[in-house]
Amino acid sequence: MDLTDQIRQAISDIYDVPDFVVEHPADENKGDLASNVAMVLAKRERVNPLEKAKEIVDRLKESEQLKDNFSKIEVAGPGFINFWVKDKFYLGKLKEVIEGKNDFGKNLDRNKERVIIEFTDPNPFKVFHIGHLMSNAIGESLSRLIEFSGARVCRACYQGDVGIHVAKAIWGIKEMLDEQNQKIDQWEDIPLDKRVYEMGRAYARGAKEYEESTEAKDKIEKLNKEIYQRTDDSLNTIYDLGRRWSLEYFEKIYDTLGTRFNEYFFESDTSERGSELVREFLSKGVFEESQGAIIFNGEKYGLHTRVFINSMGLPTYEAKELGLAKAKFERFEYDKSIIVTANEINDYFKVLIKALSLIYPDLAFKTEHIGHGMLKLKYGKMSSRTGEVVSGEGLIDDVSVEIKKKMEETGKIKEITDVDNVIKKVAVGAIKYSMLKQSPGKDIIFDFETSLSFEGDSGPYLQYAYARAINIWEKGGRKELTDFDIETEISEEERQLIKWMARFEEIAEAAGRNLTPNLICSYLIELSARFNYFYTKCQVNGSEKENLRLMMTLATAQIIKNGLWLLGIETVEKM
RNA sequence: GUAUCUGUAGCUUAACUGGAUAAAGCAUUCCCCUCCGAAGGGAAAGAUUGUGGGUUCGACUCCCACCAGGUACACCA
Repeated sequence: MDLTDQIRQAISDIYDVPDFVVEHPADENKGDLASNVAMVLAKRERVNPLEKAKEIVDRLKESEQLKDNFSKIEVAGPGFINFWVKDKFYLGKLKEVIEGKNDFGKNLDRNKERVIIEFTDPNPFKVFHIGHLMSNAIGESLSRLIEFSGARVCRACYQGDVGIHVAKAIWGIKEMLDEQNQKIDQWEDIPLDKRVYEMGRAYARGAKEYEESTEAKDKIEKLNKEIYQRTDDSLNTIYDLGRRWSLEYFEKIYDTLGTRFNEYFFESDTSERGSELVREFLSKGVFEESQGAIIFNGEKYGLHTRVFINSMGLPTYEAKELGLAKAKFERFEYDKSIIVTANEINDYFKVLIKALSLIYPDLAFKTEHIGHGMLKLKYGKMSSRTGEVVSGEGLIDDVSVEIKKKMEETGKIKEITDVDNVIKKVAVGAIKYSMLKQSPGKDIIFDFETSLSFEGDSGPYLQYAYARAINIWEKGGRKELTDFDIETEISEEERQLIKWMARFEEIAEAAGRNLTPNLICSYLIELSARFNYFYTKCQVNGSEKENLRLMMTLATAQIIKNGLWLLGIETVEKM
């Protein structure tokens, strides 16, 4: 039982009060924990809050368990009760960190729950852009937070391999092949990333023509049908090769990003079954026919109306999504299904989940859509490299260049053997951190100059603190001791640090429960700041308290590592 | 137009879901490497939390109105 619960318990043992708060006061001079019970009770009983608080404190001081962990309980301000924690509690926690290693901080909030989480969702034939990077960063972090809470997680990726966008891309590819007088298999000689880049260009071209020329539009729509029916061999070859290349390329990116999907779903698998569902429930009154299309009248439920099967008889994304819900359940029996996308389709998902609830109520009940903020670009120097839409890989490359410069400046680069690997980890860390550090759902104004800072509130700041800690610990002989005396005296600088370490568990639990990786970010920044301050104030190696301080250093590194893992960011020992 | 989200220091964001003197990072100004990693540390300065009401011991947080911006609203995903 953690300290907060101990206090809650002690209070509940004496008073019958349902609604009160035990929290960490913002100002540490006001104690380590505080409660507002007295104010709640005083209001109910119409008595003076300060006197009530005094009465409560007197009774709490008799509690044996509180006596054990708290050194002081006091009344303050308008009637708050403040609690001071004994140092030995914190020193005990230090041992837990060292013993717990990578498991330190795990909780059982979602013990044995089965959660499927869908994210990233790039479309074959199209560019993997920074929006996908964002979805991936958030989805991967949520997956890890949920796993950290004891759940079994299935990472799922859903990709649109059929539909008009594919036809646009293929139309573009055909145009390009004609101009170059080439056949599609000749593209195999081009490196994979360049090949995929060409397909992205082909898509852009098709999309543009689709808008601008009615002739091209007709052709593309005809292509769409042909692709769907697989009647034309040469078309099938282009489609199959292009699809494969895209998917291979995505795998490469997932590898650098640190995601491994357990299940892949494709629109080509879900469209037929989606159509069937819609037609089946059309007769049951869930859907309606209107202007040749089959729609879901969301207005009946205060939402908006959406088309599920268009007037050409083809299923839209909406219909496919219905098929997907069931397909997911068949592959992974879930207690909860989370779908991560950009927030621009929040309303769309409300309609979808409503429709789903009329078809598969149990599945709809388990489904939750999380809309993350959009990445808004503010163009700076670095993005001018290509002068085009910034692709995910392009961003990683651009950041890598800056990281390398920095490493050359500091001279550390000479001591590192696998330089490219380290650069990639730091670059990905910088990008992911900048996407995770703010509350989910809010848009991110992405400025290359400031968003990707390597100082202060940034991924590299955390990685740097880790590298520094490991370095000091290394010099101290890589010891792992847990037999230090927990009754030992500690200084203020030391206390500030270990006190903060003791909060990791509750932060990880809160982040896992609310699905808010940003809590981990701000926690880790504060931890690193405290460690850096400790470092300037307290000599570790060669000091009288060497062993204790080495363990504080090791524990700091361990928590940074565990926290970064939750963010999907890797640590490096040198950078 | 309707729905919905957002508005906090010059900029980008916090604030433990109603708590105590609103907290950081960039940027600006000043210190600190003969000592374990200066991608660091310390200090200064910077705020009428969009505006106006309301609810109560207590409001950035809840309610109402207004202002400004984003997004979505029938065959794209």
